[in-house]
Amino acid sequence: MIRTHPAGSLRAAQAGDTVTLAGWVARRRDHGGVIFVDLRDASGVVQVVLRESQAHALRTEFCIQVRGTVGRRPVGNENPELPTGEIEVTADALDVLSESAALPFPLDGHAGTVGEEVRLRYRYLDLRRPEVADRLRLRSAVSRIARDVLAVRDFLEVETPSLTRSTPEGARDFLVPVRLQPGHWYALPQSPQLFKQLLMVGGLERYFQIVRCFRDEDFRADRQPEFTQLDIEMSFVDSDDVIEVAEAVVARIWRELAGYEVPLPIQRMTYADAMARYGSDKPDLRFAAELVDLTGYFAGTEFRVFHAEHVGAVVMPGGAAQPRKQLDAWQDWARSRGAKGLAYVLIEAETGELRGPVAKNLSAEHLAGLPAAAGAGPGDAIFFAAGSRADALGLLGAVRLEIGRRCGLIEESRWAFVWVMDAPMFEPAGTGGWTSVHHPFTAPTAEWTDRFADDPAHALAYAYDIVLNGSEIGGGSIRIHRRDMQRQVFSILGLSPQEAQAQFGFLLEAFEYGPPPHGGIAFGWDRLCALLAGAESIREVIAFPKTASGADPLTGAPTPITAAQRKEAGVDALADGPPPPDPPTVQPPS
RNA sequence: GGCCCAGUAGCGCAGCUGGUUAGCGCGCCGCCCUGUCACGGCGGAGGUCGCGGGUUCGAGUCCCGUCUGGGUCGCCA
Repeated sequence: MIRTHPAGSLRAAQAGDTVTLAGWVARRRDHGGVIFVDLRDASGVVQVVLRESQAHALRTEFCIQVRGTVGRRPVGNENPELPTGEIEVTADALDVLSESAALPFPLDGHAGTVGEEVRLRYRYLDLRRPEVADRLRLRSAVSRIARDVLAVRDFLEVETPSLTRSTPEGARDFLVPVRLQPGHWYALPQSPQLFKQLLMVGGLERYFQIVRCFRDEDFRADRQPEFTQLDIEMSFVDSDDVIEVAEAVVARIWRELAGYEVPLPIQRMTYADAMARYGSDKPDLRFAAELVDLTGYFAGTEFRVFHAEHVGAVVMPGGAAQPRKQLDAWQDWARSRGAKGLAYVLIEAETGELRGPVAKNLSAEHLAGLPAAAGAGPGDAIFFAAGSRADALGLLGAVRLEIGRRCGLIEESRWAFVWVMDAPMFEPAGTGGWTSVHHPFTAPTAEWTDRFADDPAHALAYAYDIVLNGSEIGGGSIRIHRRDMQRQVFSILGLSPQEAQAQFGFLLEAFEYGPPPHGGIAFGWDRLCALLAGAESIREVIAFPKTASGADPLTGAPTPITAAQRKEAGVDALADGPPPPDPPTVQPPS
């Protein structure tokens, strides 16, 4: 037996016991005659007392085995910081199981922060740090709880293929050459969307999977090219049924792992409301500030900038005190987001007088009523955006978030969940046609079932996104299960019947055989875990994440392939037979 | 693809309007120390200032390019 006890489990009750421990030298304090070693294993740390003769060759992160006796520490030498702080293990025997080279970076948190690149390069060392390993433990617990909740509800965990054909989420696919059919390629799934719908046609009724998905798009703090979803699909349900299951999963996770009771049912908000009030389809409700619609208020103004489809505003409390330099910085900030600028009016704190370049362009009437119309008071700044409704609301939404951050309005300790319901089915594609807001399999709401094709600009989808603290952690919809309706949607998206058949023929064919009404949801598992862990980036809850260039600093992937591999994979081969037609694709969102 | 930030010893950082020997802390190596827990003391080693070019009498510092990492917009559920 290599060890008898986990090091972190020892307590005063075991005083007098002989134990054998194994782990790593977390720290070594050499006093000459006596040497203290903090022995760390996955369970925690315990102090081991060694004599000089036993330990002179020990260095940090040596992997060691210690046989010794648990004893209470001498009075006054207890360490209340440690769970094992009342006791220590006096060593009788020490074995070095393996030595460690000098570390490339410090593993204890007292030496300042360590750059992420070097952490990822030596991720196996980084993982020895308890706070890093704890995040993976948290993630494991999250998955365990989800499986529990779904198992109790008779969900079936089913694995779907990783080597498949392109699915139409709109992102770029990762492609895999097929040796047995030179010139043909698999795509890695962007999501198991079509397979889970086929499972519903297959009568499984309740499916889930914790599944890796792949999208060849640029990185963000919350985006990796491979990421994990909790994917759920159900038959004979409406949105309330799916939402109830999703809430049960979320509530259990937050209850057990965050000690937080999610108020159920989770608040719901329409997409239209979210956009109008928060300028976002994923509003951060940890602070109250809302956008104001001043389009009507400024109707007829002579100020040309405000002759726009939408004029809106958001108030920055105390913003009138900002120096000119800072107000200019807002302009730069807005321009860096692609806006022309950011109009503002300052309300003098003492006099209530309205100042700023824009104020000069407004009539006395418009100025007089402005504070009331915008909900602003003395000392505040009012920021305006004017333009197309989508652009103006988008900019104001970003301003709102920035105000929340700069003014410290965001209650960091809060968990603000909200469902955003009834997103539009379509939005204009850059090319003049339509593209799916969600995906092409999303059903219209009941009131749009019969007329969505007549008015794609306003048709609403039977869709729901779950948002936490301004991050979308999941999204789903009731799916189309009627062949004619699915064809109609493809047609609106600009797919000819032939193209639809070529790409989604297998789905349309499946829909000929009594498909059940169905719907589902997918959670962004990395995001959810990162939020729960309080991590800045999803990389912190992924064991071996990639950097922004798609590289893995540890393995060095991706690497070039040899000419032989190239030949064998058939990368350069053309497909046999007539050249394949350009595969029709759903236009990506503009 | 655009924009922003960073790159100086193994790690974290400082280095002023350009100035001659590039510093600090931790770590590392050696010696000392029997009650520490971020132990302590003494001594020591360790640098292509990301890379390439330019300006200059002189570049870690200024300019151009480039690479890497991070953030963000585009893109992406």
